[in-house]
Amino acid sequence: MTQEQFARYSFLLDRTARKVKQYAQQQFKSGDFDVTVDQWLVLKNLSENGHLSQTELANLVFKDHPTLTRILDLLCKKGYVERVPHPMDRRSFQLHLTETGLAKVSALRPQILEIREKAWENLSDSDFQEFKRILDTIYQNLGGQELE
Amino acid sequence: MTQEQFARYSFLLDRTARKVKQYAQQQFKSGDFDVTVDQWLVLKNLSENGHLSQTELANLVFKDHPTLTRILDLLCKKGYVERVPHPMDRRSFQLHLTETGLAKVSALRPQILEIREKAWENLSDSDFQEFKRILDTIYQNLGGQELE
DNA sequence: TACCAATAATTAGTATGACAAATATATAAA
DNA sequence: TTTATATATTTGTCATACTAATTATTGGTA
Repeated sequence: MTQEQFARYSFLLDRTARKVKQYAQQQFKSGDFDVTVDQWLVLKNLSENGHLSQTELANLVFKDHPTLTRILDLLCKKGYVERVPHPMDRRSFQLHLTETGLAKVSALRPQILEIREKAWENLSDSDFQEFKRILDTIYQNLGGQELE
Repeated sequence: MTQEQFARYSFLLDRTARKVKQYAQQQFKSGDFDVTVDQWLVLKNLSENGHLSQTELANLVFKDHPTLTRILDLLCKKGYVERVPHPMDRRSFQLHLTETGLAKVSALRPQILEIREKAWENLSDSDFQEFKRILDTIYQNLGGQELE
């Protein structure tokens, strides 16, 4: 395999990642989910972890701080999330879902799992293991930190 | 494997694609390449295909038309690309690289191949085949067209 | 010819992503 | 205590993505 052919991994990766996000976003839209794909990622992580600061949440979802600030602005405006002042540290906030936010997560979770399945048709569990291994290797090659 | 674990493919994919682009962009910047990663993709495809229209180019690089319009605006402003009116169809342009653009592609191509190699450390040719197979399957599952 | 649908490109609006810089607050060091 | 440094978050800027709408032009057809 030539170096040229091989270097297409970056193109294929980018193209597929965009397609996956685009597909999900279209389904979100046609189902009137009222959140974007990235907003959902934030909501989901908040529902699974209580009282995170923005920095902690940013590390969980691998988004940088400015991006997360803006996503949270939107989620607060929609009434799904609240920024509660941290009792000991006036620089930071504790994030938590509102009642509406909790209800939204419960309502959307099963529907979104279903949407996510579509991409994996014709692929197996062992394909997933391979896929994860390769993606994680690339991520670490480029200086990313391991997950847990 | 639970449905939940499996659905993380979208998270891993997005995270890795962003890391790959970010890494390349940092190298581009430290090397004073004067183009972004996406602008490079456009220049590269123009150098390999003469006299494309914007629609044809958009299909090659899998970007939508508004995005491509803006990338071309920047590349024209930088003097690497020119929009030449199509002789038979006044709606469209034929795109071509300027002398400067051609020189830029020649200068950058080998350096960029080198940058791209970093991600693939510890991975093999057969990993690449697996990776490509899985990415292409996902892409087609979500309604994307096959390549050639 | 006149009309109508399709096509090429652009514009507008919103969201995300990367990076740099600014602000406020906390903590450690002199 | 004063100063310096570090941390949490926000703001600003530019580039990319997606959608919808707009403009100009083409081609087919009544």
